[in-house]
Amino acid sequence: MTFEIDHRDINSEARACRIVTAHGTIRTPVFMPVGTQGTVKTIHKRELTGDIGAQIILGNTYHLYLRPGVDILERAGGLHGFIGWERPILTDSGGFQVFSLSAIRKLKEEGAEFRSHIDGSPHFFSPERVVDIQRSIGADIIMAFDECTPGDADYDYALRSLNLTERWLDRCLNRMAQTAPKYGYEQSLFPIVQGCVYPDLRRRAARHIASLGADGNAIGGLAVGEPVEKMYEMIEIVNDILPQERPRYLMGVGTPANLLEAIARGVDMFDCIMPTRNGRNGQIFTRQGVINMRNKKWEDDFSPVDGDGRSFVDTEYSKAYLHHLFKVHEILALQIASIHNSAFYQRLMDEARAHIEAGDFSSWKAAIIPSLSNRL
RNA sequence: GGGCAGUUACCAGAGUGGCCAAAUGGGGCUGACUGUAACUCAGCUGACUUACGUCUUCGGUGGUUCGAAUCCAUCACUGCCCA
Repeated sequence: MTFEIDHRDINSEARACRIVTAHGTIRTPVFMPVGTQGTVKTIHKRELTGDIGAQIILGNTYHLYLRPGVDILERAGGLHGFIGWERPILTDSGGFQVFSLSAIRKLKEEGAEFRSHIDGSPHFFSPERVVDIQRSIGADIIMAFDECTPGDADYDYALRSLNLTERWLDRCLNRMAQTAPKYGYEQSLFPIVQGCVYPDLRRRAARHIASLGADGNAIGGLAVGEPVEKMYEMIEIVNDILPQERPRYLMGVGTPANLLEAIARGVDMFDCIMPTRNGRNGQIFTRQGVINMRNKKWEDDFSPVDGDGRSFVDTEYSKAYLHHLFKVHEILALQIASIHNSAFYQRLMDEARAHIEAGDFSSWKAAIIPSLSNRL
C-alpha cells in the first residue's frame, strides 16, 4: 500500500490524498460503507460502484467467521471472490464486538471469549486468531484486535483497557510478520489508538502507534458515549502525533457534521453504519437537514426524495412515494433510503475533497454544517 | 317461527362484581440509532391537564348492589343451526 498527499488545506489539517491498494486507488477523504456480513445491507454492488461510487467497503471478522465461516471464504478465494467485489475491502477485527456484545463475552489476557449471538455457542478470539481469519478473508486493510473502550469508562478502566489493547497489538503485528497473504496480494494491518477520553492515554497510545510505521493508523473508541466535543478534542490530540504521511482512519464515525469536523482535524477515512441503518429506519440525510420519512407530513409531498441528490433514487422517486413505501413496510423503502444516504455520504466526501483542492474547505464546511443537522 | 352464540377503544380481541380508562396484537403519531445481535428499539395512542388528578366510556334502556364492562330484565342488531 502506498499513500500520497495531493493537497493540504491552508486553514485546517484537512488533506486530500490517495491510498493505492492491490484492488485499486482510494481518494480521500473517503467514507467506507459498512458491509458487515459481506453485503452493504440492501445495496447491490452495481449501485455501490455506480451512483453511490463507493471506493472501498467494510466487512466484519466476527460475523464472517461465524457465517459463512473461514472454510467457505477460503474456497471462494477470499471475500472479494465470494461477494464479487473487485475494489478494496477493509475488515474490522471484532474489537467493536468486544464492546457491543459485552453482555455475552469474557475478556482475558489471552483474548476474548464470545458466545455466538446466533446460537450461543462459545468462540474464542485471540489477536493471532483474528489476524489469521482476516488473512483468510483477504481484506486489503485489516484491523488490529482491540478492546473498544466504552466512552464512559473511568480512568483506571481505560488505562487497563489500553494496556491490553497494546499487548494485543504486539501480538497482531507478530502474527502478521509470521504469516503471508493467502491470495497473492498485500494486506496492511492498521493499529488502533484507544485511551477513551483521557488526553494522556490518547497521547501515549498515539506515540506508541506512531513509532510502529504501519501503513495506516486508526482512531477507535470514539462516538461510543462520550460528548462530541470530547471526541473532537481526542481527534486533535491523536492526529497531532500520528504520522502525517500515513492515512488516518476514524473508526465508526459518524454524522455528516462529524465527518467534516474530523476531516478538518486531519482524518482521511471513515466508516459508519449510520447511512445504512438509519436509512433502513426511515431517516434520510440531505443538505437541508435530516428527514424522518415516516412522518405524516411527507404523505403528500410529491417533490423528489432529494432534489440536490445525484443518485437516481433521489430524482426518480418522490418523498410521498418513499413515505408510502415505509408505511407499508416495503423492502424498496429500505433500498431507496440506503442508496440515497450512501450516495449522500459519498458525495459529501467528494465535495470535501474538491474544496480541499480548491483551497476553501474551511469556509465551505462552516457554511454547510449548520443546515446538516436541521430536522425537516 | 324456534334454538344457540355474540355486540368491549381506529381494527382484532382479552376481561365475567371492586386492584378497569380496560390485557395483548395490529394500525396511528413521535422519537432513537455513530468500527451493525438493528427491515430494529422506545414512548404516546377516550377527553381535559405539564403533572397530580378529574370526567365520560365496554350495543340501547331500566334494574340489583356500598360498588357493574362483568349480575338481572327488556329492546335492538349480528352470526350459525333447525323449520
